[in-house]
Amino acid sequence: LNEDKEPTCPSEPCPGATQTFDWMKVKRNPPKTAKVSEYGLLGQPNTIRTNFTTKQLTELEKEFHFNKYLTRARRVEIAATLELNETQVKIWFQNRRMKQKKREKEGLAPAAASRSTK
Amino acid sequence: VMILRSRFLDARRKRRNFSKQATEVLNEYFYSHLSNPYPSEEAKEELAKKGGITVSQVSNWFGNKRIRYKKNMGKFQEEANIYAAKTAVDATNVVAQGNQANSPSTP
DNA sequence: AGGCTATGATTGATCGGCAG
DNA sequence: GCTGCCGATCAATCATAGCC
Repeated sequence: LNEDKEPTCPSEPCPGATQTFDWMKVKRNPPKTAKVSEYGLLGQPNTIRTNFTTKQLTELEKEFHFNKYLTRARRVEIAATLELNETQVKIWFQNRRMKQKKREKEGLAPAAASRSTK
Repeated sequence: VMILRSRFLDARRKRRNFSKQATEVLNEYFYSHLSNPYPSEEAKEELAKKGGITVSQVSNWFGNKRIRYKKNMGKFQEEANIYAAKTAVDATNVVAQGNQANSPSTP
């Protein structure tokens, strides 16, 4: 998966105090958005976070309120309309659902405890 | 075109730094579990209660802390020493079961 | 006053695990 | 075997708070 050095720090801003644990070495693979082949060589290795436009977000949001989940057909349709990958649309919906859940949770917890309405 | 800047319309980000108490509690946990600073959901709830913040804020704090810590470990050495002395629960061994406290909730 | 760093929140995308 | 979803996390970025 990766090739790091052993628990020893040869030449690195190695702080002599604390050691380097596994979680500090974790590295995520760069985003594989889009195919490099379609970009006529070179070009940006779009290995960066895609910035959705307001238009795209608006559409996605509208669709989300209509359906929390997407069907394959719907996904293809939306992806084409918004010029996004099916994966991006899929991921957006997943993240959106999680966000929704988080908000619901936060929206109920604070109102549950404490005093009686008086 | 540059309308991408719509993000700033979100009146959301009205950030306010956490209280000294909250920061204290979070840092204590972080540095006493430096080998594996990933609090369980229960631990997060406990920290949230102690610090007077929400569980999400605890999650955000740890997420930011971990990333920023490993990004520039040297910058946190001083802080690490301070809290290291405070709590000596650190375990060079993983499998941190570390459980203390208890929750009033149904066991 | 102006600039720079610290810090909380947001979010597109990844990782591991599970279900179909 | 492969695909989608969930839950947690990552990593980059935004915008503000706070110190000099």
